[in-house]
Parts: sequence; structure tokens; C-alpha cells
Amino acid sequence: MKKDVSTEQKIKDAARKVFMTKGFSGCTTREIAKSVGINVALLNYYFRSKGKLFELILEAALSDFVDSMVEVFKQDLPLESKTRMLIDKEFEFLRKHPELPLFIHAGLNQESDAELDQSNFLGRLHKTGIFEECEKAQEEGSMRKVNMINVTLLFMSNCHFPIMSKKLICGIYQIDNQEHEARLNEHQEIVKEMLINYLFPNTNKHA
Amino acid sequence: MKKDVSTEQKIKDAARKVFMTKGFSGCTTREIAKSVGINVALLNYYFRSKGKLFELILEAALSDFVDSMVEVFKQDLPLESKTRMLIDKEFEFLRKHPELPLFIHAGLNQESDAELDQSNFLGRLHKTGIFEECEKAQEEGSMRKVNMINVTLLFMSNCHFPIMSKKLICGIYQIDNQEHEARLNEHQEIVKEMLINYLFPNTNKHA
DNA sequence: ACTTATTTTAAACAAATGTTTAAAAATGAC
DNA sequence: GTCATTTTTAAACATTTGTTTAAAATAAGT
Repeated sequence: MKKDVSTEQKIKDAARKVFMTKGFSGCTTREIAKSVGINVALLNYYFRSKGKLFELILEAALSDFVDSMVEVFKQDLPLESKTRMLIDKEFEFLRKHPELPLFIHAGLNQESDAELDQSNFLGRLHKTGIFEECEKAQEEGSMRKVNMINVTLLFMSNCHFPIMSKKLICGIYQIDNQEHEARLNEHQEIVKEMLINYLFPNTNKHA
Repeated sequence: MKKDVSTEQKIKDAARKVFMTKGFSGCTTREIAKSVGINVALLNYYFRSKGKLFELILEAALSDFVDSMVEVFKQDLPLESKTRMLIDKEFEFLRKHPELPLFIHAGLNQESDAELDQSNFLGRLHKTGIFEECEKAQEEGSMRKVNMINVTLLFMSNCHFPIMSKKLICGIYQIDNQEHEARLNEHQEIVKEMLINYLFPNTNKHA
């Protein structure tokens, strides 16, 4: 019964890779099975259907995202340092999984129901105490008074979009991967400074 | 031969709507045909194939985007006013076509070749003189010295992402459409202030 | 070793899909 | 009205696709 890696896990890994790059309806069960080296029927033996398998992968992807955020929020650091760290971690994480943001957004649109809070993402974030921490800082006046949803939007916009827009940017500006990487590295610093200046306006700027 | 609207155009309109919401492989030619009220064969009579039709729609969508940018850039206004106007126009445009950003990014990933600069987007932008205008402002010191690709990224990130992430945000924060709209309206102002402060740091803030 | 349960496969199924063919309907020219 | 051209349709074609069935191979229990 024991293998190096269980068949079930091998299928999940392959499915993740294929779904990520091609989307749910952009690939076939046979394509996934082939990339694992197994029969199509085995897919439905372990998971009941293509759709069920996809839901699993999507949920896991979302979870990965929240995990990387939680990890930073839990750190015992001043808010401003956490902000820098969050941005750095996000860029680092997304450089390793550049297809993830697009996959998640496209995936959520595919599933009309989108039972997104089964995994209780909001609860996991709350447990880190980050919301109270921001609230306190906002009352103290060290942090700008902005709704936390808007704060989230600011972070995600400026971290996720630069990664997911690679093809568009390279296409419009006619640049290659190397140049794009350079722009991305610079952007990471730009975003850090811009967001910190905006959210913590009273801090001395190092300029 | 003359109709109120030509069949060809009706197909394009329907295809645009369907492709936008479901993606290339997320819909069928029959689905498009049905929504026009015509036979499947007529699709391939006017356009040669599903793929060719899709390319047309995608190209047009990209063109719409650039058009709305060009329109603002051509205005005879100080850079800072143009910035405000660009952000307002982008939000306005995207509220009307919220599926567009995701459609474009997913579409570009689907087409491996992505002959994106057939429409010469860069050239159209150049012709507005916006690049020279920014370069001059940067030398004068009124605008922060940031590569124009990064400037583009800043604008797109902060305008496009908030729109395309609606389902994700509503799912995580468990908010309804109305609350999301309120966040979006506020975000529009946030983005304007943040970007202007960052790009034109020497201007007096109205605070 | 024999039996039972689990894992894997080959083959088949029915439905869906992109595309084509050939004929009918509509339109325009004269 | 007749003929030729354009537009539209119904039907068919060959694949593809998600899923199932039934049997074979493997592992586990005793």
C-alpha cells in the first residue's frame, strides 16, 4: 500500500500544475491522467469527478495564499516592518507561483456558487490580531484611517497584479523576460515605499 | 442585404459577451450561436473558426483599453490633472466592463503565441506625447523619476485589480454587492491620492 | 495458500464539440 | 420573372470529453 508518494498525492500535484496553467475547462481529465502516468478512470476512483478535483485544488491554492499572509501577521514586529515584510514575502511567494493569482480569479469566476468561506479565511486572519493592531494604530494616529478592506485591496493590487500582468506588459512594451524581471524588482521597492508613505504618513522618510 | 444590425456584428456582440464571462474554452460555438439566434454553421461562415473569432474579440478588447487611455493622454491639462482624470476614467470604464481585465489576462495566457503588438499599442500611446511629457516633468523635478513601465504598472494595478477581484474580496470579507460598491468608490479616491502623492511629491497636499 | 479488499486498467458509453457539406431561402441584377 | 449570388439552415462527421463498467492486477488478512 505504501509508495514513495501516494497515487492520490501524485494526481493532486499533476492536477494542480495543469489546472494552474490551463484553467478548468482548458484541460482534460485525460491530460491530467497522462501527466501522472495513470489511467483516466483512476482519477474518478480517487476524486469523484473533474469538478470535485478542481474544487480541491482551488481551495488549496486559496489556503496557500492566506497562509503566507498569516505567517507575516503573526510576527512580533512594528506595523511598518510587518508591511515591508508582507510585501517582500508576497513578491517572493508570487515569483515562485506566478500563475496563482490568475488561476484563483478565473477559478472563482468559473464556479458560480463559490463557497469561498468554507475554509474560514477571514477567521484565520482575525486570529492573528492584525485587525485590532491596525485599529489601534489608526486611533493613535500612526496609521491612516482606511477601511481594512481597502487596505487589503491596496496590498493585493500592488503585489498580485504586477505578477499576473507579465504577458500584457511584455506584449505592450515589447520587452523580454529579463527586462521584465528588472522592472519587477524595482516595482517591489516602489510599492513598499508608496504604501508605507501612504499608510504611515507621519513616519520620517529616508529621502 | 441591409439589416438594422448586420449578422456579422450581432455575432461579434454575442461572442464578446459570452467569451468575456466564460472564457475561450469555457463556452461552445453553439452557445454563442444560440444567443444570437442563428445556426452554428453561420459562425464559421463569417469567421473561419472559434479560435479566429476569439482572437478578433480579444484584440478589440485590448484596443478598447488603449483607446480609453489615449483619450485622456491627449487632453491638454497639467500632468497631475491628467493623472486624476485617468484614474477616474479607468474606474468609470471598468465599472461598465468589469469582466474585461480578467478576460484579457486569461485570454493572453490561452494564446501561447500572443501576437500582441499587431495593433501597435505602444505606438498609439507614444503618439499622444505622454512619454515626453513625463520625461520633461521628471527632469524638472515635478514628477518622481520612475520608469514608465513601472508607472504603467502602478496605474493598472490600482485600477484594474480592485475591479477584477470582486468575487475574491466579497468571498473573503463576506460582504454583498452594495458594500463592495461602497469600498470601490472609496478606493477610487484612495488610489488617486496615493498615486498623486507618490508620483508628484512636491505638490501641496490638500490635508 | 486462500480469501478478501484495494488499486489499476482497458474498453465502452453517451453526450458534447468544432467543423463541414449540401441544400434551401433570401436577395440583387437584369 | 429568371438567373446568379449571398445568406442561412439542417444534418452529418469525426473527435473529444467526462464518466462508468467490468475485469485484471496487486496488496492485506488470516
